[in-house]
Amino acid sequence: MAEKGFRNFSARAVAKAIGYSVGTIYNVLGDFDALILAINAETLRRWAAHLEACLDRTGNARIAALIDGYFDFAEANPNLWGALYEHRLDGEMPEWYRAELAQLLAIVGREVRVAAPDLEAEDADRLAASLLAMVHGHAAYALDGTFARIGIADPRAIALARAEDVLTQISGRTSVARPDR
Amino acid sequence: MAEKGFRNFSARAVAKAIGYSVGTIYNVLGDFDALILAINAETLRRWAAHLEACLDRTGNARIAALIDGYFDFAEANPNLWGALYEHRLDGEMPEWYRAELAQLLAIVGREVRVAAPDLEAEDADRLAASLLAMVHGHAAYALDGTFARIGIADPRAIALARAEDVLTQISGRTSVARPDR
DNA sequence: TAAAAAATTAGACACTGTTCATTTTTCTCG
DNA sequence: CGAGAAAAATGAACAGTGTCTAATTTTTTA
Repeated sequence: MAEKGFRNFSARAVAKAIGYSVGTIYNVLGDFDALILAINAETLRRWAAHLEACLDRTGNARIAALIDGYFDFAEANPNLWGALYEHRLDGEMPEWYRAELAQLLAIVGREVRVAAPDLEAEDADRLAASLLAMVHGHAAYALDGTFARIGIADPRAIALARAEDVLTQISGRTSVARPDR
Repeated sequence: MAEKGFRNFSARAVAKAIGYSVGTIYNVLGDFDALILAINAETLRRWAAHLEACLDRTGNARIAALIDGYFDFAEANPNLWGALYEHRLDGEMPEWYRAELAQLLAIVGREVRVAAPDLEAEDADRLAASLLAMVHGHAAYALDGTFARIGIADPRAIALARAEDVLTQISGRTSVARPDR
C-alpha cells in the first residue's frame, strides 16, 4: 500500500508479499474492506503516535505542532495517508475502527482544551473537529496537487495561518456557533 | 455515477446505459481515466453554475452564500461530488480539465476580492484557495459521516463560523502569511 | 453505385475480489 | 509415539473489471 497506493493495491499482491495465498487472507480477514481497514487502522495508530511525539518535543505552540505533525505524516506517507480517505467502505464502520479514529480526534480535543480553556467541553470538541477538518482540507489539496497547480507553494503555512486566525478569534469567547437548540 | 457512486462505477455499465458497446467508449475517450474526467468536468460545470445561481439570489453575505452553495451541491449530489475527489488519475492532468477547475476557483477568488478589497491580488488568491480548502475539509468530513459519527449535527454551520472567524481576522489586514521571499 | 472513411462491435487478455472443496499442518490426548 | 480432531492454508473456479484490436458494419464521399 505504501508503495503502490490505494489505486493499485490488490489483495493478491499482499498475499504474495507475505508469502501466503489469496484465500488465506480472505479466511482470516473476511473481505477486501476488512483488509483495507486493517491497514488503515495501523496507519491511524502510527499517525497518532507521530502526533504525540511531535507534541512531546514542542513547547507552547502545541496546536501548531499538531498541524505540522499532520502535514509531516501525510507528506512522509502520502499513499498510506491517502488510503485513509480514498477508501469508502460500504456498510457500517466497525466499532473497533471508530475507536481508532476517536483516539486521533481525542488528541486534538485535548490540545484544544489547553489552547482555549474558557470553552465549554462540548464547544471544545466541536472546535477540535472543525480545526481537524480545516487542516484536512488544506492537506488534501496539498497532496493531490491542487495547491501546486495554482502556484501556491506552501500550503502548510497557509493552514497554520488559518488556525491562528481561528484561535485568535476564539480566544476570549466562551461559546462557538452551534445549531439551534 | 450519480446512482452507483465511484466505487461501483464501470465503463461497461455506462456502455449498456447509453446503448453502445464497451469498445466504443474506449475508441472515443481513450481510457477509463478519460471517462471519469469527462463526467467530473460536467460535474464541475454544474457546480460552478449552481454557485453562480446562489450568488445571484443573495445580497451582502456572498461568502456565506458560496459556502451554502458548496454544501447544497455536495449534499444534493454526493456521488458526483465524491467522484471529484475519490478519483486519482495517474499521470498529468489534462489542460482542459485544469481550466475547468480554475474556473471554479476563480468564482471564489472574485468574491474574496469583494469581501476583502484591501488585500493584494496574490494574497486574495491565496486566501480564496485557503477558504475553499477549509470548506472542502468540513464538507468532506460531513459527507463521509465523520462529523455525524462524533455527534456533530450541523457541519455547515461550523464551516460558516470558521469562515467568519477568518474573514473577521483578515479584514483590515493587507497581507497574509506567505512563504519567505 | 463503388470505393474510401469512419464508427462500432465482439471477443480475447490479464487482472480483480470472492468462494469453497480439498489438502496440509498443527494440536490434543490416550 | 501415533491416531484423530481441529485449525490453517491452498489453488482452482467464477463473475466481474479495464484494455486492446482485428473484423465488421455504417456512413460519407466521389
